[in-house]
Amino acid sequence: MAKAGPGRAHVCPVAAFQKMISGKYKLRIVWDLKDGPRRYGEIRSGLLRGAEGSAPITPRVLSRELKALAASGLIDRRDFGVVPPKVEYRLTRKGQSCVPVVAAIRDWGERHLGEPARAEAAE
Amino acid sequence: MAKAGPGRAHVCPVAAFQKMISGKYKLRIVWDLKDGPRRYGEIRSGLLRGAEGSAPITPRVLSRELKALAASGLIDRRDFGVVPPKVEYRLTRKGQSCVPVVAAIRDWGERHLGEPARAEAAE
DNA sequence: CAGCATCCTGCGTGATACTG
DNA sequence: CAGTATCACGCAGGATGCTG
Repeated sequence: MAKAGPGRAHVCPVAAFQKMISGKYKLRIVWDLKDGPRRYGEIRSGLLRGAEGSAPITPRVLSRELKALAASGLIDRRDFGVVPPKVEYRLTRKGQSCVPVVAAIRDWGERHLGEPARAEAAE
Repeated sequence: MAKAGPGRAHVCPVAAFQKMISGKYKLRIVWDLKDGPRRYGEIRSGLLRGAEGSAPITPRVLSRELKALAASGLIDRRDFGVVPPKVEYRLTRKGQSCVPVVAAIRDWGERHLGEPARAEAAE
């Protein structure tokens, strides 16, 4: 067997997903792109929502996240090759396919994480 | 979109979820507990699935994950107070409520991450 | 059996500065 | 505008040994 490549017999899909969307922004970026293509700066701006208290994402980190998402096949980079630079990012079919999953996550989060005062017993 | 009341920092639910299940094992633990209570050792053993190549989770890490999950209100710890020690972990109602989300994640992962399918047309 | 104590390392993330 | 280069740091997470 060629073990040079990723000879993953079968990893837990949950773990694989976790790894794929590891990081603070990947899921949010995917969610942000669900409505259509967005430019680098737009994504960056969109990431600021809900993060007024925290520092904005640095170019280095955003760049890294975008590359990782592209490497995962979730998004696609489109460089217009003009000056000033214009680059758009959009979801691939694969990326679009996981939007419902992100939606489910977001939905659950809104329902159970919106209000921290949830000192609920086990049953 | 509905505007929340005053004094509420608008934390992205997606980011909140991400943070809650941060780590390599939390989601898998939740998934593992979906069928009912499990003991510490059972969880540990269950985590070995698909991780034959990697090193097994250390007690320190597992303990931390379980405590974090308990702190998040997803699981509940039940100590039988006997010797030899017997401790069970089970999903809370909150934990059970997010099982479908994990199921969605797992489902998507099986569909799109099971095999390194390439040739992704950005379209 | 179900943990805790200590040490150590890689990586994710942020800050800052620079470029085509 | 859309990145890259460099530095620094906290923390997740693994190794190992011990305990009630």
